[in-house]
Amino acid sequence: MTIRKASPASSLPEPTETELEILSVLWQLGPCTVRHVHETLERHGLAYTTVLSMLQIMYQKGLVSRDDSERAHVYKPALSKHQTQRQILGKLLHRVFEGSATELVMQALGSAKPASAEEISKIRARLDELEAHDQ
Amino acid sequence: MTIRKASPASSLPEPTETELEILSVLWQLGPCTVRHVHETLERHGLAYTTVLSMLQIMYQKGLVSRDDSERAHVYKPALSKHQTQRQILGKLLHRVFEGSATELVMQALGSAKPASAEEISKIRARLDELEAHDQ
DNA sequence: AATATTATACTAGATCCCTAGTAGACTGTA
DNA sequence: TACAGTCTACTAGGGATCTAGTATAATATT
Repeated sequence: MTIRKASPASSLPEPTETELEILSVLWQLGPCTVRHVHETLERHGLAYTTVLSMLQIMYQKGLVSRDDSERAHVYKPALSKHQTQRQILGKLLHRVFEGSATELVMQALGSAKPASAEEISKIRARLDELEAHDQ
Repeated sequence: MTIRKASPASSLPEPTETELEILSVLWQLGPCTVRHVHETLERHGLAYTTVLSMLQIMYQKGLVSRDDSERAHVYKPALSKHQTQRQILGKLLHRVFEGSATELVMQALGSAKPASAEEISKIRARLDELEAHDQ
């Protein structure tokens, strides 16, 4: 039996691509058995045992916790979706944008066709908050 | 390893971590020989032949082009820094934020304590532009 | 009780990333 | 010319990721 230390969010490894797909299911459905994850996954054709193996690996890494009091273990994410998004964004910030969040934001706004008027307002509101806090 | 021919930007693979470090040197110095890259790289202790191998791999992938008219080949990035940042951000957008640029921006502004008043202004200006273009 | 189903653990292989060494070709110099 | 230095190409191996099969134990069904 592997001993699982409580891992602070800061020391968790960044989820890989497939791990992210599995986490998405977990965020969407809440705590899940392997079977439940397998049936819900976007990508079909993945064998049941593949999903099982992934979740075992993710458990070892601390990306998910699990309840094994029942025969079918129940997995749940260690970090929320927002926390994970932040973690990934934070790494990206340093790796690709040399720590400049402004540059990151500018590129995001430049590349994307996204923002409806409404969403732009949301972003403005956030900027207002930042300024208010900053003084 | 699949050999790639010269590819349009849209089909270039995302640079890996080490590849990004090497690209950074190339963006900073302009076209470089292997030796030049090796001497400039942040991470020293890397063998000369390691940098050589990386550049050869990157050439095969199409991440860099090269001039081999001289004995010491001269490498240069296939994409600009901005283009690469956008490419990476675009992939991240879909993988981690389900395509919502707004959500990405909000998280970026929330996590990092970035913005000086001046930088916030820059972001606001961008938002203005977006709105202007939108109608 | 005997059998079929379902779950986990363990193992293994394919591929990619990173690292670096060796061999051989070319260049410059004593 | 011989030798030392530099450059590329090729080869190789360790580690991580992803995939999935096999063995085995637990549960359900007939």
